[in-house]
Amino acid sequence: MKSSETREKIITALDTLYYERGFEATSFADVAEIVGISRGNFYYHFKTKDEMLDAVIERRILERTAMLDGWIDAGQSPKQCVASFIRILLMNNQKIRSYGCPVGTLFSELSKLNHPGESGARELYDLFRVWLKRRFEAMGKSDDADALAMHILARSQGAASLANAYPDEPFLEQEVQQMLAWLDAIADGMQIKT
Amino acid sequence: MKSSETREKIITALDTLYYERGFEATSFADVAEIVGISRGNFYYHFKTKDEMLDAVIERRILERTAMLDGWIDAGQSPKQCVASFIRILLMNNQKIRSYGCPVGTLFSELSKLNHPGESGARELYDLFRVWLKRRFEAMGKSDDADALAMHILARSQGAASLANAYPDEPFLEQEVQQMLAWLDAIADGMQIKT
DNA sequence: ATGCAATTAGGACAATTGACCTAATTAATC
DNA sequence: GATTAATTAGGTCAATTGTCCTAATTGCAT
Repeated sequence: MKSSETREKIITALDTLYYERGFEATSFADVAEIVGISRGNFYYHFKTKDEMLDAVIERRILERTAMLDGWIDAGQSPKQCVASFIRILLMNNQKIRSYGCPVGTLFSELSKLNHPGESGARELYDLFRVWLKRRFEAMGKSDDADALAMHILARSQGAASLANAYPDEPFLEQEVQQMLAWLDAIADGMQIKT
Repeated sequence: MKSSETREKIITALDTLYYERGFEATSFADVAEIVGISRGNFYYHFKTKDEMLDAVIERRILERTAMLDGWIDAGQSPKQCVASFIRILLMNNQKIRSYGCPVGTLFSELSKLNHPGESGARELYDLFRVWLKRRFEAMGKSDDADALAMHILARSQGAASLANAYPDEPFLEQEVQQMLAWLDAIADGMQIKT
């Protein structure tokens, strides 16, 4: 089997386990069993565990970038783009209820561990932040584009956190509707401070 | 030294370390050094590590209950009470920037670990949720008191998460101001959907 | 088929973990 | 002051962790 194939399979398994169980709680034995390779084989593809984390973060960044820019390329308006971002919460409904937000929970864990990968996890935040900022700028909200981006990012984070804590309630759907209503108000140029 | 004193000192150290480093990452060796006792001594006061977690959660519940009800006893109006809740983010400004929300980050970690203490962590959420709900009811918002409580809880969570990710920015203060403005609008009976 | 490099398997390593045990020390009671 | 109970210290244990090392296997070019 080609080296890159195994490597990709490892990253895929790590990506899932880091999300579902957390970074620290994911051991080589777990991944080895899932991928179907021996533990010693890891160190042919990665030097250390930290290097694996970097690889996972790098892939997440690429995937998210493709998703976000895909919406632009599909011809969505800036407002439609932001709406699509908000609706990520519904797209990943089940997973978010089970494991929270992949970005927020990873950052939180690495932050507490004082792990060097924290900066990589922040890049994931930045990816969404900057992309949202550009959309708001395109909506004519240049002055507070970054503030609006941070605001909707925070709202999404909070909604994901509570959906995780109360997975059996229709809270997430309601919160998404409120965010979409907020977006409408913003787009119409109304002076609603929320 | 009395048994209860040592026990309380252990819980205090655990409380801090669980918050700053996380539950799993906190080892007996760490706490022993901080408290100034031997590792073996733990098991005179607690049977297992899980029992220590329960003790920490129990104390946190008592402390938060005292804080919340203290505002009521101090004669704050329901609206003032909710405002005080929102301002917790500013009271604990530095710690939140460094370690995020103590409730949210603990729940997230225990949830990923499939740890039995997850239910205890959810009780902490419930504590705030129910208390907020009662305040909104007292404000005459009986119909959607719980929804309002969940909403402001989520906003706070999200604000804390992003303040943790971007600790050097004035984002938290801005978000608090927006939440207080939202509270004003709610209290005035306006129809602002946010 | 043969030789060589790429890839994998599996064991060994030291370090750390939560847990347990027993002896020593302290505090309290008579 | 002697006896007993409460509290603490420190060592030991098995299990797990990330890491490393070497031999075996695979795939590919000649």
